[in-house]
Amino acid sequence: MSGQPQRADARRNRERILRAAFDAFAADGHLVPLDDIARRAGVGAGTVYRNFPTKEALFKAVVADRIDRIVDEARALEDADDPADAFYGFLLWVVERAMYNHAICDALAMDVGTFDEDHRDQEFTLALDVLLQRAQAAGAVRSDVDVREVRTLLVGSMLMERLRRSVGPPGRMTSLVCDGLRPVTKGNETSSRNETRCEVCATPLTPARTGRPARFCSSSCRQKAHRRRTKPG
Amino acid sequence: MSGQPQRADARRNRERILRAAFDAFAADGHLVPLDDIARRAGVGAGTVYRNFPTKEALFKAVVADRIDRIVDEARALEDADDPADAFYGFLLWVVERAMYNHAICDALAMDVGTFDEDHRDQEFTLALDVLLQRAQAAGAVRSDVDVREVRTLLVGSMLMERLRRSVGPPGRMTSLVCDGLRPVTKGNETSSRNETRCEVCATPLTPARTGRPARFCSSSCRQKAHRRRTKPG
DNA sequence: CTATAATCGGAATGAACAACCCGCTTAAGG
DNA sequence: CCTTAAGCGGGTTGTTCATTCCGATTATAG
Repeated sequence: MSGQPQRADARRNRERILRAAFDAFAADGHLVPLDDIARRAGVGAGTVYRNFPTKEALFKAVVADRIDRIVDEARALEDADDPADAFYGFLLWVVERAMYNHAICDALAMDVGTFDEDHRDQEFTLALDVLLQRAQAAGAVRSDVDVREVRTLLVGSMLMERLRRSVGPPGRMTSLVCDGLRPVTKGNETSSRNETRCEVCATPLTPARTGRPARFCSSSCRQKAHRRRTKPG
Repeated sequence: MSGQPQRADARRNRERILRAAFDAFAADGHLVPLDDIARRAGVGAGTVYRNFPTKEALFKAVVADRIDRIVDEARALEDADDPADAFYGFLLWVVERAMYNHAICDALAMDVGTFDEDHRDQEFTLALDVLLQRAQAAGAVRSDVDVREVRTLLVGSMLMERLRRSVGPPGRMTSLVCDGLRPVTKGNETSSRNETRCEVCATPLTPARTGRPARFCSSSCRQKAHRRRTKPG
C-alpha cells in the first residue's frame, strides 16, 4: 500500500504532512480538522488520505515518536541515583511536555480506562511502573498505589494544567497531585490519610462520608468475609 | 416569551422535556444530541426550542437545580463540628454525585479557567472557599492552596474518576488528590514537598527537574529581585 | 520529448447536529 | 359544538467534519 511512496514529490509531501500534523495536533489536540492539516501542509485532503488511511492513523503516526521519546526518558531514569527525583521529576517533565504538545495529553488519555492492547501504550505503562516501584522501594511514594492509578493521575494532571492554562503558574496542579503520592510520615499514619483497605481483597477504600467506616470494597467481598466467619475451617 | 406556558399540555411537555434532559445529560454529559432528548421526552425538537432558546439554556436550566443543591450542602457544612471532615467529605460527596450525573462534572468544568461571570458559579466557589478556609484554619489543609486550585482539583478528580469508571473502586482518585491537600507534618516540612515559593510574589513554585532549585516564578520576578539587590533603599 | 502511471487537489458525498420554520392539531373559553 | 390561537412535530436548512472520487497534473523512464 504505502510501503514508501516512489516519486520524489510524493515523499516530500508525506514529510510536509507529518510536520504540519505534528504542529496542528500539538497546538490543538486530536480535534483539529484534517482539512486544516492539509492546508497547513499545502496539499489537498486527498493527498493526506493517500498516505494515511484515517485521521486517527495520522495522529498515531505523529504521536508515536513522541511517546517513544517519553518512554526512552523513563528508561534512562531507571537507574538514576535518586529514585524519588527520577519518579517525580519524570511526572513533571511529561506534564510539561504535554503543555506544549496537547497531542501527548490526548494520546495518553486515550487508552486510560481500557485495557490497552496497544503495544506502545503498554511500554509506557511498563516503564512508568519501573520508576514507580523503585520510588516505592525507596520509601518516596506511598505503597498503596499502582501504575494504573499513577497513570490516571498523570493524565488528570495534564487535563487540569490545561484547564488552568492562562491562570496561575504551570505545574502547580501536578505538584499538588504529586504531594498526594508521597508516603505518610510518622505522626500522620492513618488518622487523616485515606489508606484503609478492603478486609478481603485489600483494595484501597474510600472513607465513608457519614456513619461507620467501610470495611469492604463491594458487597461480594462483604459476603465472602461473612462466609469465612460462619463456615469454619 | 416563556414566562410560563399557558396551556396544560404545554406545561406537561415542558416537564417531560426537563425530566428527559436531566436523565440524558446525567447519563452522557452535555454532548447528548438535542434530538435524543426530544425523542426521550416524546416531543419534537421544535417543542424543545419553544421552551428553551438554545440547547445550552436547557442544559443550564437542568443543571442549575443540582448546583444549587450542592451549594446548599456546602453552606450546611459551614458550621460543622469538624472542618476537616466537612471539607474533605464535601469534595468526596460532590465527586460521588458527579459520577451518577455527568452534567455536574461538565457544568463545574465549564467555567474553570475563565473568570466566571456566571452568578451561580460564583456562589459555588464562594461556598467552597468558606469550607476551605475553615479547614485551613483548623490545620487540616495546607495553607498554600487557594479556592481556584481546589476547584480545579475537584474537576480533575471527577474527570479521572470518569476515566476509570469500570476499573478500580470509585472515589480512589479523589482520595489520592485529597491526600495531596493535607498539610505537612513534622519531619516532612520542606524536603520532599513542593512548597517552595517565589521569593518576590510568593507564588508556589514547581521544583526544577534538574539543576539548582528555582527561586522565582517568572523572569519579571527575577528582575525585580535583582533590582532590589542593586538599587539600595 | 513522449508516454504513462503515479500523484495531486479539491469538489462531492454523507453523517451528525443545532436551530428554524410552517402547515396541522388540539386545548379550552364561549 | 365551534372557534381560534397556542402549541406541536418533524422536515428543512446550514454547518462542520471525515472520507471518497476522479479529472487534471507531473515526475520520470526510455
